[in-house]
Amino acid sequence: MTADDKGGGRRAVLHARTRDEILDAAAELVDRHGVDDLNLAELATRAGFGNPASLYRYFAGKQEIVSALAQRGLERLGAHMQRVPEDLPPEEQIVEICLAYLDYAREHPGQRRLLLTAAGSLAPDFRAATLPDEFVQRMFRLGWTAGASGAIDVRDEGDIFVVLHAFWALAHGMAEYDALYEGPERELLRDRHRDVFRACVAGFRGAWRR
Amino acid sequence: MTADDKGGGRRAVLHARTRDEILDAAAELVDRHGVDDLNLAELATRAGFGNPASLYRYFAGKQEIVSALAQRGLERLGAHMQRVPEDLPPEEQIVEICLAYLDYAREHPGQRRLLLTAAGSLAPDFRAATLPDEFVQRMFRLGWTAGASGAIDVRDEGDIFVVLHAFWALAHGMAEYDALYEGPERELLRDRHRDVFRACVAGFRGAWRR
DNA sequence: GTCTATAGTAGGATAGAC
DNA sequence: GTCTATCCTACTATAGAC
Repeated sequence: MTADDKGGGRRAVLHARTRDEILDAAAELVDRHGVDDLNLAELATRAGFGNPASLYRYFAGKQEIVSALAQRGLERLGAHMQRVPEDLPPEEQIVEICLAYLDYAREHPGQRRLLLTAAGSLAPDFRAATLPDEFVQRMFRLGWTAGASGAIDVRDEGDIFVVLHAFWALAHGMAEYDALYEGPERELLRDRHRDVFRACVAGFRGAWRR
Repeated sequence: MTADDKGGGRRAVLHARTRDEILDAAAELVDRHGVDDLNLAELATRAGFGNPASLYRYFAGKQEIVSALAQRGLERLGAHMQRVPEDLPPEEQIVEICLAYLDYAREHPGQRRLLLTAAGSLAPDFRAATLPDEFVQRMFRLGWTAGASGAIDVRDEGDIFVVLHAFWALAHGMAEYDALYEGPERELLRDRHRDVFRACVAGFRGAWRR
């Protein structure tokens, strides 16, 4: 067993826990100032270290911290979406899943860009490949079932992905926009967002293609 | 007449032209590397100066350059939207106006965030106030006319703004997403985006609110 | 009004003592 | 495994000669 053992030794467990705490601190900072202003000195302080040097025992550098954060963000967003009840009508589930993204984005404002371009941080070659798993699977189940169209009017598999990507883009656009508002004004927005997503879902139910 | 005369003297004209050339160069750089990586040394070179110091004769600093750029970007986007023919059916005009934003964003990838948060650079207090004038006016004319609903089903003035903001957010989300693709893949996307916007417009025609 | 030179600042990363 | 100290790089901005 070596010091960087990942196999489950007590040392490795502690190491992993510290890594997690660092990421917790990083998430807070990113949520407040955005990922571009993430600063290792501040991060070290917030994570309980006296200086930035210690971070390098846990991560190779800033880039690796950001990647890990993106990864974790995607997972947590997925968990958030899983909490949408499965017994709602399919159309409403789609709406609520999109709203779940908005809610997550509100809690973690600095992560919006990170989530959208997470593929970029995780593997620069797969820029477009980052739809969260949970989003894809749930939407798939909901929107269409084995050829028969479900909550959305699709023609073939190509259509499915158009709609999937469209909703992800729409949700992101709404989230980005939502972030420009603050305070009570913003609370009013949530119901309106629901209306907007309902309209979009409705729009995809008729014959929406040429 | 002083040296910083804005009244139209020959000297002032030259000054204004140089300012414009600097902004042209800045736009190119921002389009390529994004606004965060805009760098005054590179800008000075590209604008034909031997060093960054000269820029300070024309702008107070980097922040002022970015603000001017955002301002100009909004104007040009407006001009872009004006080119959408007025004799299309209202629904299609809305769709094409949104696509005009996507096209503009493709030509000027670095300006997306600048446009969305332009108010932020122009006047930090008005974060949410930046719908481009042309977008608002055109959409207003199109979507509804003096109480009678037009291409969109609205109930009152509140609804109008919901829809207005929604389309702006949707367009931005699509643009941001669009930017993740490159090459031939991206060319396919444009027609799909049209379909998506058509679906959204259609969605806002029925009873889309509770 | 453009230049050279440089001040000032910030932040990522590393060496080496303990 | 955490610390002090420091290097290095990049960049905005200013001073002052020409």
